[in-house]
Amino acid sequence: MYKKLIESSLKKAAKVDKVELEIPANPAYGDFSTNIGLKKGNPEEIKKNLTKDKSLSQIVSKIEIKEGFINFWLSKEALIDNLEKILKQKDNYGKDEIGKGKCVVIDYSSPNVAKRFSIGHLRSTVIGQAVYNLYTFLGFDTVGDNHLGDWGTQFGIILSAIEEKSFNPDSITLNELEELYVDYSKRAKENLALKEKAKDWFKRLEDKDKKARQIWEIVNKISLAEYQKIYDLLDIKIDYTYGESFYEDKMAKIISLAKAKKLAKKSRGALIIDLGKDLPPAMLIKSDGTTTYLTRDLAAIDFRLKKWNPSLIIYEVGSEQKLHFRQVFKAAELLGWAKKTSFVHIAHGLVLIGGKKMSTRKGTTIKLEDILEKAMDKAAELFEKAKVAKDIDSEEKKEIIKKVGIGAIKYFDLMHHPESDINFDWNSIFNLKGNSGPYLQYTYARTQSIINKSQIPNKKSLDLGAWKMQFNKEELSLLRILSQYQDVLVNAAKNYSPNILCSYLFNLAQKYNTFYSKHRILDISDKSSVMSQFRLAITVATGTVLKNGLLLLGIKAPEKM
RNA sequence: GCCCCGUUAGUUCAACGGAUAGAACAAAUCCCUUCUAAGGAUUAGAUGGGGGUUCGAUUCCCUCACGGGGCACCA
Repeated sequence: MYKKLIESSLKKAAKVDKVELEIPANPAYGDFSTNIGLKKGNPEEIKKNLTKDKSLSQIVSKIEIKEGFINFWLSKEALIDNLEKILKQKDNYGKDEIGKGKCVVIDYSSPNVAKRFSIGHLRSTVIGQAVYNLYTFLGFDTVGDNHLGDWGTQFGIILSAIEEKSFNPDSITLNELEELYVDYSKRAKENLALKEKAKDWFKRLEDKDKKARQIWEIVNKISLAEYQKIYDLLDIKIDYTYGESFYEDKMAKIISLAKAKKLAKKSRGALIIDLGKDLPPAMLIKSDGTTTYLTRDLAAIDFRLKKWNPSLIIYEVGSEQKLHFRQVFKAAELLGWAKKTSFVHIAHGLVLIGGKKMSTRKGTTIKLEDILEKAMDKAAELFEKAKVAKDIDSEEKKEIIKKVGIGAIKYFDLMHHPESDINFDWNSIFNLKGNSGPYLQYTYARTQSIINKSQIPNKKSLDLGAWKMQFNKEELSLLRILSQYQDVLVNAAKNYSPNILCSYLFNLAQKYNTFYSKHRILDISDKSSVMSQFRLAITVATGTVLKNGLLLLGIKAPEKM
């Protein structure tokens, strides 16, 4: 929030309406820095104007020009004010209203029915949820929609395979369904007749064939029950689960709209929208009369615009669908939907294993359940070695292990830039040291442990009189980082990059641990000394920010571990 | 063939066109009679090749090499 204040003073001082104020990577260059002096205007003159600004001098103690940059240092008063603010606002610290009155729809998770929940969909789920949490915290009216893959030719494959093997759909498991799918699509690659049969089954489904419908419903039920287990375990709640099938009766409208706007045209027996020479056409109806994923995506946009009137729709879907979304967005633009709404595709990278892509068809996928289970085993193993383990009953132990195990998996996913491929290997995911979820959780647990030992009642406000003394290096560094929290959240949301928040939290935790090891927080002889109170306040604030930040990432922080 | 994306330390990853390219793991050395050592301190180590734009390029443009994804009737 100091950022906004400095920015507005800077705009006045430099007589411009846009400035770039950044948090320099190197703290030796101040708390904020601008390159405006390098771009236009005279740094000296801007600085002179800035020093005249009274509101600025309350929060900034030093302005320095170095190599053309203008660097700002927050005053002690400002840093202490911020510390008090954290103690007062607690879980609300960092909240913003930049999103007030604006709606964002986030399409995420979206697994394909009849297949086990893959690690790829885990990415969409975890990143999507974090982005959802971030936007909500920043005041946006946020809507999450799980766009389930429960329609389309892939379903034809399932139906055809079930019939071929005369499986009883009532007793089928998700594992068997996936096996059927893998086996069938493998054979259909070489066998055109099988392919045709699958297409025919999808046609029957779209034509409301009774048998096809029946099986479809059962398969959905089985899949959803399985997914719900995973969502429960991962602590994921998605507002809506409309799914592709929901748009079955809403596509005709889109098709006639496209026709009315003279966008749709017949081509090679199919109905398409020409998207220009840079993109393949958008296929609305295939030559066999069935619809496509894209038609459903367009119907979904129409539906979402009418229902929520969002200013932004975010799709958290794998990068292999980049071209598809370019087509969708282009078609949406042609249909006149992009005037008040923008569209973003967070194209998450692949999850590689041994540097190679996993594939359902090739059967090289790792089961998500196995991963989660193994993560918790590992967390349990480490927990047994922990100092606090013996004082904790088995019920609480279980909870902690779950939080740590799941947290490790989620953090591993979130710490990477969404668009980069991540190399999934057991060693790094179970490396619970270093830049990892458990490291952050552990740091949080440390803060809580100290707070519990402090014997200062939490309600009583801490006396921060000690700030009048010279802060030591570690204290100063923590206070400065703590003041950046909100700017980091805004930055992470704007860039659709939870990894920015991860880096920040890791940095905070590292700085706290350094502080912890160098300085005694609770005075041994007098736990309520001025010094102890001040350091305890920093501890409380660090704990608050760590906990809140982790929560935004969808990771729970245990009090002890 | 065309279109996207990537190539940063031994490894896995960061860095809105900015300052001395940050971490973690692995390696080496050190710190538990003190608030949780799942911790801390120190050392060594990197922008694929070649051009260009810029006061300034890991970042933008061109090109080459390598890797990945995708290219109307799958999602």
